[in-house]
Amino acid sequence: MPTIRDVARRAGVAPITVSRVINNAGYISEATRQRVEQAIAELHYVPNSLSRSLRFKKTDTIAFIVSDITNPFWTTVTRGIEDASSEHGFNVILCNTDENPAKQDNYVTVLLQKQTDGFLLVPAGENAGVVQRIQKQQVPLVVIDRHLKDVTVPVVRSDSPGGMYRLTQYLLQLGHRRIAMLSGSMLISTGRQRVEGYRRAMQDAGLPLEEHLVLCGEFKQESGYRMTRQILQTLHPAPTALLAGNNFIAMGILRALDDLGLRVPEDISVAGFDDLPHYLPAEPALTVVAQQPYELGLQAARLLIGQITGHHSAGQEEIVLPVELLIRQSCRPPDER
Amino acid sequence: MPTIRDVARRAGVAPITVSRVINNAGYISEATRQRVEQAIAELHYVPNSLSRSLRFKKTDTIAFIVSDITNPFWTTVTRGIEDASSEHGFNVILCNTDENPAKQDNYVTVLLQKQTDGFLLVPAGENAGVVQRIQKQQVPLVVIDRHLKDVTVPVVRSDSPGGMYRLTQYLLQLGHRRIAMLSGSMLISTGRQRVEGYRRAMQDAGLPLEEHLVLCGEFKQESGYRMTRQILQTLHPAPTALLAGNNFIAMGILRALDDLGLRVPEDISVAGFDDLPHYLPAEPALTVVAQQPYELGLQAARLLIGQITGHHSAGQEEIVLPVELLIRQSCRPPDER
DNA sequence: TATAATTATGGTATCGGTACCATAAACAAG
DNA sequence: CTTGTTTATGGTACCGATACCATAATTATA
Repeated sequence: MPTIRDVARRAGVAPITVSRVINNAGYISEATRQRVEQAIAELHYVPNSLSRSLRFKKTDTIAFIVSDITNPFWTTVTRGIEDASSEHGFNVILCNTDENPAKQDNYVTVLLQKQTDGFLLVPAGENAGVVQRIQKQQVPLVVIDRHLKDVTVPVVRSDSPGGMYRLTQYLLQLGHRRIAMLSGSMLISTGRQRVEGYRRAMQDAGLPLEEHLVLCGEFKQESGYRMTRQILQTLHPAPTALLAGNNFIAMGILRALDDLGLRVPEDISVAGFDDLPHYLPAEPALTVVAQQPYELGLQAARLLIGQITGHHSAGQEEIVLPVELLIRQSCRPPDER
Repeated sequence: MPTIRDVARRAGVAPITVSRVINNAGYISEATRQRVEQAIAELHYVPNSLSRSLRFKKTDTIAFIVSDITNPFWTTVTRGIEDASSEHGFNVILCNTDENPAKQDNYVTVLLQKQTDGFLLVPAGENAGVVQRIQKQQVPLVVIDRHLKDVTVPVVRSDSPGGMYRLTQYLLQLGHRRIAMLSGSMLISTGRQRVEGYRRAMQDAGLPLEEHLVLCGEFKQESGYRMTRQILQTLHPAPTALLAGNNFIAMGILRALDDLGLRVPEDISVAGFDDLPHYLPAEPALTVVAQQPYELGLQAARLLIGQITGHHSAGQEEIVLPVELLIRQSCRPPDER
């Protein structure tokens, strides 16, 4: 691979002159510029950004460490991040942890060594160690979607408790009383917050808290499937409405109900947190609290870039994006029997 | 951020000594080792891998540029790649192009500048320019899943034509004659090859090629949905079996048939190429040709790493992985009427 | 005891690009 | 014609880690 010195030799100039041509900086005569450009083309010269980064102490790269890239929610977040980043000349490195803290730790180690300028993190597990490790290196960091205990770090997230509160409230207004909540891990803050929103709505409606109405598994389709079968088999009287902790759980619920021969919304109502993948429309159309994944990514990346470029300081700000209640066809008042 | 010199100063040794401690190289007295390790811990020192890479002319990093990370097929391929890579001490950078050649070009530019040691590429579009650009820099490259015209490059892929041939043959053996094929873009080699396998099987069975039995859209769920409705509305007599060009198309087919009130396999048979996401079991269980995504990633990465470390040369080898016909419940002989 | 081998540590140069400072030619203003 | 300014180009040093070579100090061997 040719270096800037090879180009310089071929064009009969000094390396610094080639540098000026590449970066359009300083004074260059037209004749020299052309000779240099020709040499670059002939040698297929590609500048080595490692040396630039070493010199400038910045890589113009940010890392997005995410828990489950298969979920289209996160793909959309990624798009927001990429758009905000390229606006400011940053590249994004995508890292998928599969909710595995060991993988996450490993990525952080490597990325710190590679002098990544900043981190966007969807923490796997509830261990705040990674966050502290990044902060110890004074590398800017923004946490997305989830909240971690015992650390002070900027967070950009959706209004999980508020959204689930409104969704529950909507079911209550329809006349439901036995509303079951099937959520993901309580080790993940969004899981806790969504259950919390549900509980608060139930309490505010003067209903007693029935712990067996709440099931916590994983944020996966299979888990939603299992929890649905479980709760319908064990709970009598059966709930008249099911709340899903995220989109994948909602898919599992729908499939389980289909298998059990229950119709939605005739026999039972279903509502979810976060829209289904657009390429997977449900039958019937699902009433959900929709998040704004693109906006989430955009704002998180902008916040991070603000810190990197030194415009904002790294406060402990928390940006909470509103969610939207989309009433579709999966809920109706329960039969009075 | 402290450098190796800061550590050296604190430990009262030369930078090279610290380097030896970090890399467990050369001779170090126990006392010195401990003083250095303490200094490292106190300063939270993290070695700068940019400078190492600059020195060694290698980054121990390979890039995986993929067309659609939302498809669990590719997530599994990624897992194979990561496992093979970490076996050999390489890190993987994941890049999602969304089938957009401009995004792909941009990634390649940046990654070449970052001195990426090798590329695993699922080409977006049929333009071979990217491949040539990588090869011009003499950076090792392996293409995954797809085939590109006009370039000599190692490829690791599934047996698309063979798989679709066997799947078609199976339907023919069940007695089907009007078999429609709903595939993705003909600009993608896998799309072409799968259609080719289907055609060959039909011809070998002595059936005339009916062009309107083949529809080409995109490898997306919506596209499968649209094509299904279209072909059932326009074709008379209707086909008795539908073949899906990939897993997402199969999902679209199933949804469309459900909407149209057609039962599988009672009213119509369906078979697909590539399994559905495990978290999305279909009703009824789909007969498919299953690929080996993990194996695909593993082999591609090993081939690439062989090139990087100089063990293999960059031949034009093509590794074709066999596929497996999984007969489940979505196909049965057509009604005789 | 002398010599060789082993152990332990450091100085200097290098990877590739560019900031900083220096130099010199071309041109403008007084 | 001198002085000042703009334009054009280059030399040297540096970012951080480490290979290479050198130098001691210690231990083993003759």
